[in-house]
Formats: sequence, structure tokens, C-alpha cells
Amino acid sequence: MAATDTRAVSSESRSQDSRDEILKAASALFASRGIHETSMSEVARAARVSKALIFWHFKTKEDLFLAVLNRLLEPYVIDFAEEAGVLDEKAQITKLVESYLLFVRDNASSIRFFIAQLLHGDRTYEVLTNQVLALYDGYRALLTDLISRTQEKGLCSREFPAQVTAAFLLSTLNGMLLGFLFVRDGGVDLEGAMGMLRQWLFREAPPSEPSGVPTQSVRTL
Amino acid sequence: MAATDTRAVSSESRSQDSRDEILKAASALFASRGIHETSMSEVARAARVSKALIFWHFKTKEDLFLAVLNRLLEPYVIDFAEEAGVLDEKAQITKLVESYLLFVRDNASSIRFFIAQLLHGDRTYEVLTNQVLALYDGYRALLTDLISRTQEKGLCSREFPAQVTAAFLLSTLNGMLLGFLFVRDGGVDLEGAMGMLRQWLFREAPPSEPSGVPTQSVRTL
DNA sequence: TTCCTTATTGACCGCTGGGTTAGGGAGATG
DNA sequence: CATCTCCCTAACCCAGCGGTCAATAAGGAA
Repeated sequence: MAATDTRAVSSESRSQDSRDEILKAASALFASRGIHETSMSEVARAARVSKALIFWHFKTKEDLFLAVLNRLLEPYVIDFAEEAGVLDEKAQITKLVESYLLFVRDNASSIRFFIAQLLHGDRTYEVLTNQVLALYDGYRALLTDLISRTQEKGLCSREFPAQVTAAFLLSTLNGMLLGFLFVRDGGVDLEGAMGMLRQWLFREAPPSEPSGVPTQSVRTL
Repeated sequence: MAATDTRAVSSESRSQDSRDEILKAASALFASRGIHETSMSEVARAARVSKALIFWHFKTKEDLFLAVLNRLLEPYVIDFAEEAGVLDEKAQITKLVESYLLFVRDNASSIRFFIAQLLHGDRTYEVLTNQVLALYDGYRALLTDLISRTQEKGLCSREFPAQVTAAFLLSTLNGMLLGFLFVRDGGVDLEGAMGMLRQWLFREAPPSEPSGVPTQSVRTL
């Protein structure tokens, strides 16, 4: 970026390449087995690189770990940002909730990793905690605002203040998240869950049968 | 238990004492820092016992870990079993939900430990996974049954089949559990949460104001 | 007392972990 | 060409790990 970078291209990209390779390997290993069960030698082997090179790129193991954290956090910010659009509030809420669930489904492994990290309560990585909580609060605020506007237009139940409804809804979403994370075969039914949530939020009538046979495939943990 | 136990008392209790001391120390350390970040020497120091003695009581580190798991699981079985009583169904549901939340509040540290363990997906400790999931399914079945009976008596909404309602409720409860685990100052409002759940389940009217000022203290994550 | 079993320990071992170091090869610069 | 800098490696270092063992203390039983 600065003046020093008018250097040769091939060498720089070579360095970048190996760095990326290391990060990629480390991300996979750390995410799937945790930092303490993953040795630097394993990372080196997975990245097909000498152990010493890792220590040339990253001062310590913790350094590498932090870099991995940032790398894994990347998809989070972009995905949540842009829920704007020309939809009405009701559809926006639906969309927001749906994108939450979709995101959870598609990023299960890194989410599992982050939650495990947060649960572990290592005060060392408080950076991560704050970052994740900030994202979470952003989502919550967005949702609260949206629900509040929907209520004003009379499009959904005003039984509870928007803030409370949002918190409640988020709790449920988080519960479903846990469901996603624990079900091994990954067969949680998105449609069913969305249907239930819409019914609850907007008091819509159930899609097909009025009460009889259970929808069978719901499995929200 | 068998005939061999007509042995001397003092020596046996001495052995038991040291064993318990080790288990106590190991439980605390494993639960707070995880198994891989806890060395046997640390356990020994915390239990004020030589490292070799630990290996006399428990063949390997994993042995000790499994013993710790069982020890930590003990409070779970008893607490869930006895929700019988002469209450009507509505009150029973309320009680069941309340005891879930209370239990979560009081056992946050071991729950955190278990979830971290489950998330980690170590196939080694599948025993634990199954045990926890069995407990969980038991609770779910109890709740489903209870809701089903309540619906039959027309005491609560029949909008959804009991099974689905139970799964949904459980998701919400789990979301609240996550809230408990992440909120540092432990200041989650039980009353508020219970109120919201009762209103949702039984369509009760909100306790005070109809829509205006938010109840402020709810904070369900 | 003597003997036998049960508890307990300090010292030790092999090995793996994170981290270092000395040096080699490749490309840009002069 | 020589030189300098940047990547990269094999080999090494050693603290701390899980685990073992020989020796011992502390009681019963005889």
C-alpha cells in the first residue's frame, strides 16, 4: 500500500500464497479440532510447508490463531449488512429471519467454533467476544426497529413491545441455531421452522391441516 | 457392596477421601479450563496430592475425565425426574419451564462445560453425548405430553400440534439458556422471561401496560 | 513382633509441544 | 558479475506432558 510496495510482484505473491495456504489449513484444523488439540507441526503438514515458515509469518501460535479468527469472521460482516430493499416490513422481517437461519445452516462449522470459543470464556480472546456480541447487537437492533415499524402499521401483533418481541424471537432463533449445531445428519427443516415463526409473528393460519397430524419434519432440536 | 468389603474402615475411607479430593479438583479445573488445557500435575497440585496417586486411582487421564463427567452429570438426573404433583396441567407446564430456567441458572458452569464438550464433537465421548441427549429427549417428551393434555382440556392454544409447540418452546428455552451462559453479570430476569412464556403459551394478557413502555428489564440475550 | 495389603510418594522416562537458529536458494539491484 | 533481501527449510532446543516404578508409610491380621 505504501511506497515500499513497488517491489517485485512474483516474490510478494509467493509470500502471500504461502501465508494464505497456512491460514487456510489452520482455519480448517482449528475450527474442526480446536486450537489446543492442533499442533503447529500438523498445521505445517496440512499446508505442505515447513513449521519454521509458519513462525516466520506469525510470531506465535496465538498470533496465527488471531489471524484465523479474523479470517473466519469475514463472512459475518458482509452477510448481515445488506437487508435493505423495497420489500414491505413484514417481508423484510421474514427475509431477515430467513437469512439468519440460512446463514446458520451454511456456516455451521465456524459458528460452532465461535460458540465453543465464547463458551470457553478464555479471557485472552475478549476481542472476539466483543466483536461477535457487536454483530449480534446490530442484528438485534435491526430486528427491533423493523418489528416496531411493522407494529405501527398494524401488520403484526402489538401484544408486546417491539424490544421484547425481538429479544424473544432472537432467543428462539438461537435455540434453533443450537438445534442446527447438534443434529448430526444436518437434516433440520428450514421451511417448517420458517412457517412456525411466521405464524407466531403474524398470526397467520397454519399452511395445511388445522390441528391433526403433526407436520412430522419440523425437528427444531 | 460385596463380601470383600468387610475390610477395615479407616484405610478405605482414607482412599475414598483422596479420590474425592482429586475428583473435586479435577472437576473444577476441567470445567473451567477444559481437559486439554489442564495437566495432571495441575490437578495433583490443586488436590494437594502427588501426581502418581492420581494414576493409582485412575488408570489414565481419560479415565479421570470420564469419572469427572459422571460426577458433573449427577445433579441432572435427579432434578428433572420429579415434576409430578397435584397441580393442574397449566401450572405443571409453568413449573416445568420454570425449573428448567432455574436449573440453568444454578448450573451454568457445568452446562457451559457440557455444551462446549458436545460442540467440540469429540467422537471419543459419545457416551456423554448420548446421555445428555437422552435427558433432553426425556424432558421434551414430558413437555409434549403435558401440552397435549392441556390442549385437550382447552386450557391453551391448539393452533399447532403439541409436538411442534413443545419443540418450539424448547428452542426458545435453549435460546434463553444461551443468554444465561453469555451474559457476564448474571443479571437475566427470570420473572420477565416466565411472564412472556406464559403469555405466549396461554394467551394471557400482559401483566401491566397494554403496549406502551417496554418492560425494560427483560434481556433474554 | 512379623507379615501382608493398601495408600502414597519422589524420582524418573520417552516423547511431543512451541519456538529458535543457521544457513541455502532465488530474484531484484548495482 | 557480486550483493542484498526476501522466503523457506532441516535440524536443533528444552520445558512440560502423560505415564511408570521402586520404595515406603500406615495400618490390620497372625
